[in-house]
Amino acid sequence: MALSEPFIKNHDCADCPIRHRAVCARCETDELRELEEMKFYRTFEAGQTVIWSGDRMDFVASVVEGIATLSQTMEDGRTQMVGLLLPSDFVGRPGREIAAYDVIATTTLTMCCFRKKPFEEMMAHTPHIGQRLLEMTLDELDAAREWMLLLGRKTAREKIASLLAIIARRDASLKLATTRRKIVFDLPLTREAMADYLGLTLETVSRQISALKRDGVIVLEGKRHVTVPDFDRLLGETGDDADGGLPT
Amino acid sequence: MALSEPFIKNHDCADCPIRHRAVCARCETDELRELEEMKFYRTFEAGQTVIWSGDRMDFVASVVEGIATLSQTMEDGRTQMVGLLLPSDFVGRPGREIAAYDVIATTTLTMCCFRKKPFEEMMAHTPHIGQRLLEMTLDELDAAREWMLLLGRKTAREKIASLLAIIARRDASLKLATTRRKIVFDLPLTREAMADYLGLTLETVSRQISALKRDGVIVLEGKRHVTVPDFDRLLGETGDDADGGLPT
DNA sequence: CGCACCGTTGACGTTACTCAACTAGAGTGG
DNA sequence: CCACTCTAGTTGAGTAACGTCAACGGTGCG
Repeated sequence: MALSEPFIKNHDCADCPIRHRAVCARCETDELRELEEMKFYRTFEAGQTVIWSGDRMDFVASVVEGIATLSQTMEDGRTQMVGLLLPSDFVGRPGREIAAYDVIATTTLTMCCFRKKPFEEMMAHTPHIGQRLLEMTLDELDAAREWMLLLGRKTAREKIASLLAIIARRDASLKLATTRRKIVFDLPLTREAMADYLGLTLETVSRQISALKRDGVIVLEGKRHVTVPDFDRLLGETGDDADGGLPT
Repeated sequence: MALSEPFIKNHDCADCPIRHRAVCARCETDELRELEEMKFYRTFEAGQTVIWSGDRMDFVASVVEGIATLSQTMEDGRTQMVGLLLPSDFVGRPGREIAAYDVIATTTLTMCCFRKKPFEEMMAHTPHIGQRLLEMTLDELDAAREWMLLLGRKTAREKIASLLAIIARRDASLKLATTRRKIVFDLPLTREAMADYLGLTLETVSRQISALKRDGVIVLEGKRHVTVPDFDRLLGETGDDADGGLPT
């Protein structure tokens, strides 16, 4: 395993890109100062494993930059992604010693880490953290349930369209964008990672992407660069109702 | 919709069967008294809809007795169960006005309800409730992720075996049981509900149950009464590793 | 009795998986 | 510069698993 940068300068919390969305979002200045003292940054290269399921995990963390995946693997190698970790998402469960999932960096990844013990102690006397974590966990639960509908009931084509819509939406919100006109983004996942996300094989993913391309729902340049000429058309392919099926 | 009993006597919290597992588990005597004053019981008959997705929801609740399901339906009628609500489980999301899922009583159902506004106000000054709710939500998230693996990667046979194992385990823990010897329980779900749980059709469910019966993994009396002569054998059919695949 | 509901089973169709060959780029080294 | 290799991705042919459609059995109920 490549040695990850040992010298990483911490952001100042005030400048932190995820300051108002992460687990610390509700913290006051003094609480932030307390967190600031205990935090430490870690970075991982694309493809590196952050944690193996079953490993002892002595920290919790927020994703600051980059993308990671949360996944489960069966004995015979079948794997299912169960979470996609984007900036501001939280990793680790207070009160749990042992990681339940594999966490793998998909891109270069920077995490803002806290040793578990001190973090838990701070949680005990800082309601803002627990409140925010509850809110975030409820959101994740909603996302997981949306995902369950996808896994259990959607066709391969609908699955791909849904994934593209999710990525497109996220990218759009990130670039505070022009949701109305055509959307352009790069797929952050390999075909295999998409397959693990969607409960498909990579061949099926490839075929369905080709089909969507052939049908003009998307335009591809290279393997990863996607243009969606008509977002509503894409939404129509997801199987969800008009608004995109997000829990209301 | 049949009129549900208008006169339901509330349990005394002290005698409540879910006292130490529900959202109120950590509450002190005085906090409990406050809850006691605002709570009200509602019952529903088997098959009755508790809430429709999209409805305004002005209460939150704990399941006291009985079973309910949480599910999503697509426009064309495909439906996926996304939660199975057992005694002590919590229904409703603080801070959300509109229900995101259909909640349907599977058996006769008793719920301990709180109007949302007062409950939220109480949460604000009672950390014990938020703490417990966070814990419960994290557990649900783990269960949802286990379920995602099932939906995305397991075969029909493994799905059925997994569901039977889950029900068996729950029943065993409820009857503080004899997990070692043979296990007997009644399926609380119709074949159709199982299909919605597992992302299958009811015919496939029926066929796989027949196959497990034929292979001696289970013994059926009538349609619903199940005996598992060898629980380890059943676990072997789930595709999980020996311990049953629960997050550790 | 007739009906509704739940469940089973069979025949057949479709979707997505498996196995395999092949292409396109990116990097490496002579 | 040209092989050579590696990885990611595409595509095709054949197949297995599950879905669809349909018939039928048992049970409970008005």
